[in-house]
Amino acid sequence: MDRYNHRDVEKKWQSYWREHQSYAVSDQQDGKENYYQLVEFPYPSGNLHVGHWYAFAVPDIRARYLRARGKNVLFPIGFDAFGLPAENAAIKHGINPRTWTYENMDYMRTQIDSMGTSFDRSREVVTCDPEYYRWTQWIFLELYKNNLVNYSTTEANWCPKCKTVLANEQVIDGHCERCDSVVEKKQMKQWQFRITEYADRLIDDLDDLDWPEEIKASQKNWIGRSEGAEIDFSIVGSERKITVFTTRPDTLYGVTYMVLAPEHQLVTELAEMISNADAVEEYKKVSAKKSEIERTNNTKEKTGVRLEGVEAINPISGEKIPVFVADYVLAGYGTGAVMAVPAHDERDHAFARKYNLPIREVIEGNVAHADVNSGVGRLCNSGDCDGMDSQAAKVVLTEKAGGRMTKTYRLRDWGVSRQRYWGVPIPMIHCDDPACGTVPVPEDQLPVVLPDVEDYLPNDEGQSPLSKKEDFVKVPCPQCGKDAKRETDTLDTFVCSSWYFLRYSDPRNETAFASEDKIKNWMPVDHYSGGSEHTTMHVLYSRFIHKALYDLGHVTTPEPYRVRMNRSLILGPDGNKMSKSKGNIIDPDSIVESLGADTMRLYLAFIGPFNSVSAYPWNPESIIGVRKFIERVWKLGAKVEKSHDDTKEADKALHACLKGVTESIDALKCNTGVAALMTCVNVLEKQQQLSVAQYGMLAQMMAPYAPHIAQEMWSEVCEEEGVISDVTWPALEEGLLMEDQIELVIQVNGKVRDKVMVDVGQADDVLERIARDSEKIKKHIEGKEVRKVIVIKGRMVNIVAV
RNA sequence: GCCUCGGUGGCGGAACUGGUAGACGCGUUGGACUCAAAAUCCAAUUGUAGCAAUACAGUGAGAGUUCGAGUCUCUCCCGAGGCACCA
Repeated sequence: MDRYNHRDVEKKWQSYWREHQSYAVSDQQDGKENYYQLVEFPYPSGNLHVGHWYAFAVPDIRARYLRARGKNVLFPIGFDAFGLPAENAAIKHGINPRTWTYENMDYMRTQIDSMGTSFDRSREVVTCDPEYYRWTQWIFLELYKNNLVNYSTTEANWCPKCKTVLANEQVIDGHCERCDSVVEKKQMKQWQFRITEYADRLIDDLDDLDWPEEIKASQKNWIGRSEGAEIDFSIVGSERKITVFTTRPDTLYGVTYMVLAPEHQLVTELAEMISNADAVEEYKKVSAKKSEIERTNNTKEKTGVRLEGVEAINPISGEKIPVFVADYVLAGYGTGAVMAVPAHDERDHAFARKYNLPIREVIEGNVAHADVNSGVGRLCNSGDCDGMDSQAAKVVLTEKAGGRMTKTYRLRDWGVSRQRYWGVPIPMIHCDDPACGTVPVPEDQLPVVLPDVEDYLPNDEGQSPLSKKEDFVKVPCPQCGKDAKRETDTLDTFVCSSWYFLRYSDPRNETAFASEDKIKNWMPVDHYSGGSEHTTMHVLYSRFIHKALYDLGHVTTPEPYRVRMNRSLILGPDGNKMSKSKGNIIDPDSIVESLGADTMRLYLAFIGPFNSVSAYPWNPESIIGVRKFIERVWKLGAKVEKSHDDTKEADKALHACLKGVTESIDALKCNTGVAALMTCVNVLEKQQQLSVAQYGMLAQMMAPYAPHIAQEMWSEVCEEEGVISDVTWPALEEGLLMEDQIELVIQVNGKVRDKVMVDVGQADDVLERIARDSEKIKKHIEGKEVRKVIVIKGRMVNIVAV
């Protein structure tokens, strides 16, 4: 038999599968249960890297396996095709982003084919196709009509040199990624999705999901719910009040001053009362400047300025207390104002020491520390609440102070406006007539098609390049018919990827983003794997969109993903993350060329559990070992004899392997499945001959991992019919795994002292007799008193002797 | 600081509901084949001592529960990830 030629074999079967559309999935198949296995769709960067391979190949193993186990498996792929790199290429090299993107996708499709994945390519979705983004726009309008979209002035990252708005990921340590100038904040009118409306449900509904704790915890941290109270403090000589948020209303008696964030409205509103207005203005300026860089990585030195002439009243004690501005209080969190309790809060403590403010202990023995949420202890110096339990006091004192229990979140509303060209046009129209204002594009005018432009640079005000395209901007108002202007911002690409998994269920639907039938048929996703970097953004955003669609009756479940897991990471051979600058990139194409796609797949499966938090360094020697294994499997083909009867030893090895492979793929620990295959092959190699059935069974078990060689073994060596991944998975014959004899482990005081072969199924007292009769054991229990004997059926005897 | 997940040979990793720690692979060492090398095959490979049988130690550290702990409980150390002047 010839040396295994992966180049010919892989090409041959890839074109066979393509021509026969072997992996197209129908919505229903008789007697088969539907299963939806999802992987994150790639950005069409132009090249598939090892990370993509890992992300696609291992779930493909699972998809193929599940198909063989009789499931009707939806395993789709597409492209997350809008986004910055295309636009950067356009600006830098003058290439049309559309051309760039579509050419990249063409090339990446051939790369994906070279992996031997079983993706259903007929269901491909591409987010920059108008047929797709028409529905992205439709979803935007649905949210808008149902009061889930805001249009308001918010801060954007602004690079004064590039004159452009930057996404958060383009801001590196407060500097512009491209030109390194210091990034400023610019106030712009922008669109936001009201994800904060869903904050509680996004946390609480996690309880019902069977997800790894780590992912749930990340989402909860990101949302950052904090329970406490809002309390109003009146101001001496003013109608206005300072409202604070606190998690520790039980410490109200310990409030000795108050702090407003420099950006707080009251600082301006109380201007006429403030006698040191100049100093306050100066402080505001200084902190605004340092907000971007210093505030994040500064020392914890607290600064602030007292508002001279302003005094607040502690609602519980009636005491008059001073008010400060200080930038250790953030405008964007809570109410932007705090009641300071220096005795029980580290930051307030530091500030009070610096400015000589009174520190009054109100919780016994509970000194200032950051863990303000713990709140255990008893009250003191708190009037008639002395001795009260901290937890109980929270409710009592909040009520007494006229406050209300409330919750605050770290999560902000989701700003979806991007002042960019290569994205989904936001389907809104601005009419000058105040009676109209912002008007949604009527549904029958969707999609708002992204026009071609000549110039991809934003204008000097930082508006999208679309704003320069007059025939795009100018449009009659859908309400009054007068001249109006189109919105020129485009949508954050996370909006596009927040619903793509729904489109896979019904990808060519022209009357809805997907029909209710199809959604019901496939959703929720049974298994979703992806990168941990998407835990807080993409996964959270898509859960929100899905919940909103659920509330509006467009989808049938409140959650989109039954199981979500994060895949592990493949590092470069040097143990670092693969990167051009480190020169440690492994190019999958050249591995496919030299060792074959099957080798690559098997290697990635073998490297370690798919869903662990670990990162695995690429080992060039180890992958050659995997290739050798493939050669050995192929060589076994020479032992196949048509007339040969199945031998017991080979069958036993095959069924032990079947058990191992089955269990390992079920748990997505494909590494132990590969180990089982190797163990099996080690035994098969010792056989003189193998039957067709035996080699065929090996081919079937190889098929999820290494579909090409498996198909070749199946079709060419065994001369069997059909696509191997569709052939029913072999049934386990437990009987074959039964042994006549077992190795009985004999312990004395928990230490292994002897091992003897004994017939299976013997009674406990017989096993104990055998143990006591062992010469080695006798030596160990000689002269000792046997206190107890534990017999574990069919496994071991432990003699306790003192 | 808070939350989550981890820590097992030279390396990646196995070990089911507590029951032989180190499966499988890589690497290393020795051997066969060869004029030689590559490839292939065979054998060994947790450490210490011993020719060996074997003995002792051993899953980050320490305690505990148990006949028996990598696995369960507690305390601590280290690493990774998420959040963080968040009131």
